[in-house]
Amino acid sequence: MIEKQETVPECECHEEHRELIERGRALIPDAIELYDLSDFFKVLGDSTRLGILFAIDGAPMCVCDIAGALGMTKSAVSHQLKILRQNRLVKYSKVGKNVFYELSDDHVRDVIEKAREHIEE
Amino acid sequence: MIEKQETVPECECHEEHRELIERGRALIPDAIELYDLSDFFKVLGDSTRLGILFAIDGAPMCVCDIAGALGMTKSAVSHQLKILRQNRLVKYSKVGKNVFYELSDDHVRDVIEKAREHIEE
DNA sequence: ATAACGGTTGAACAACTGTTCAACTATAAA
DNA sequence: TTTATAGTTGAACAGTTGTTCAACCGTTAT
Repeated sequence: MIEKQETVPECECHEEHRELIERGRALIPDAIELYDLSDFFKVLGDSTRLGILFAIDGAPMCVCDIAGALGMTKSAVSHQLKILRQNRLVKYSKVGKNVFYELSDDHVRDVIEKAREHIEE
Repeated sequence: MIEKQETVPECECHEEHRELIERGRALIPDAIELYDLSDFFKVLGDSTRLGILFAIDGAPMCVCDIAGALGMTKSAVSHQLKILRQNRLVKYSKVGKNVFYELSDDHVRDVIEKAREHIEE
């Protein structure tokens, strides 16, 4: 979406709408920020990844433990951890054979909490 | 995910991890809430839908105007509005031939704003 | 009644996503 | 060195998603 095009495919709405459309367009962030934002929400939009984030909220956990807590395979969890890593929602540290994951940011907790409040309105 | 199974596929991690796993599992919301939450984020995880939400933040807009502001077809916008409607992120009111959409909830604005803060850390 | 416009809808299609499986690396113990 | 465990990875598969296209419904104007 968001192909900047001067020839807007407009309806025959009254001419006064012209101003409304401009106001609406002005409120939309630029494409880059919009994509960053939707990418962030996309990462949170999966129950497995959310489950991981909740699980490691108490204390850092290794992949095997996370898999155990979620009842999933290590492979599936590792794939999702990679996505969480790439989007900087989690950070990790190696200890021997284990890799411990934890939340990388308090903001993430905040967003999830806000959303949770919204859900149970 | 989240098939409650008593026989957890555990690793050979030290026995002390048993407690860690239980703590992690206890922090994970039940399946229903987890799915509701991820569904909510899934809806926000699309740049078109985010664009719509930003556009109508200033004032209610009809489908045609939203399409104009985003540079997309009415059909594409209508399809996304349906999803926003079904998830109660927007509400609408008919005026003549037009259907005006607006944000249904201040919580939504809050969540997006929190996420926006996170993005530009 | 008929035409025109705003809006919705369903089918179709390509693009994307999440889990599984098997193979692989790395660290640690024997 | 050999073996076992923790973790990662890529290919493959099914399931999902977003846009397009064409047809449709409702309201308004002619």
